[in-house]
Amino acid sequence: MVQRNTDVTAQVHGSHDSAACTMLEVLDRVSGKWAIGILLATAHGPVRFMELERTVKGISRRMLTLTLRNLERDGLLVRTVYPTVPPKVEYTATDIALELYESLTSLTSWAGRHRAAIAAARDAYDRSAE
Amino acid sequence: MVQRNTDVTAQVHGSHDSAACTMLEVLDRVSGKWAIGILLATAHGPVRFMELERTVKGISRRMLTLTLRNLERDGLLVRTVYPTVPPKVEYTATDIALELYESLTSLTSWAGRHRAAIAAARDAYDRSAE
DNA sequence: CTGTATCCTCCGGGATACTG
DNA sequence: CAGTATCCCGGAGGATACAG
Repeated sequence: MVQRNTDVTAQVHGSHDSAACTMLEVLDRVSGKWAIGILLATAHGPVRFMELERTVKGISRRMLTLTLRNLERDGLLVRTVYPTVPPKVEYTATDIALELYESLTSLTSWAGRHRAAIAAARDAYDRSAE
Repeated sequence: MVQRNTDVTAQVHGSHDSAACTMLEVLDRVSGKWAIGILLATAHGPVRFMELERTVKGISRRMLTLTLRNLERDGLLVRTVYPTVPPKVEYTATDIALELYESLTSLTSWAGRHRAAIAAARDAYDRSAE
């Protein structure tokens, strides 16, 4: 992360804009390199730890655990342990997480509409500066 | 950002989920500690450099410049220089940026609906772990 | 007023090895 | 299988000084 700071809210508290405040609450929840990937992977039913490790390509075991813990802490995921041997653990998206996923589609639509324009703007900018 | 990585897209290309891909394009655009604050500050008309420095509380001159450059590069802001002395520079949100702002409201609505639940989940989680 | 140039700190996140 | 424990590095971002 985003070297994602964790105090993003401060600035907006400062600017006294409540819309910005809530907006950044979301970002704090969704930021980090892996949160969204995991949210998506769990969007269609319970998933086991190993499945996530395979599905979310490139993630390390450490970051998988850490991100899962954070999502669980925020109530976006539920962790279910089956006391068998070998152990089996499932992660299930909560309703809140599913709603979040819905809301994110508004952003994907924005990206879809403007991705070409943005790429063009970027190219133009980069070319004008050599 | 967040230590916001810049290669978030890779993971989702990996998982072959186009929704995730576009989703992360947006996050890359909006992530970082200051992008949203600046976007909001420019949402209601052209703003000068100094105004931004005052409005976006806590931002350093360096990060203000860097974030402005990135937003300009992506075509979200237009930079207008008035060759006066002392110099005057205005930053204006483009239509694309304004549309983005609209889309973000879906997320603020989500945060508004669930902020209490999330805070509660977090408290419960933290208490259960001492 | 609007920046640029440097230096430095902090922490997200990868690699690797170990455990119940 | 599902984690923890360490060590380490790169880069986001703050502080400060200088410049057109």
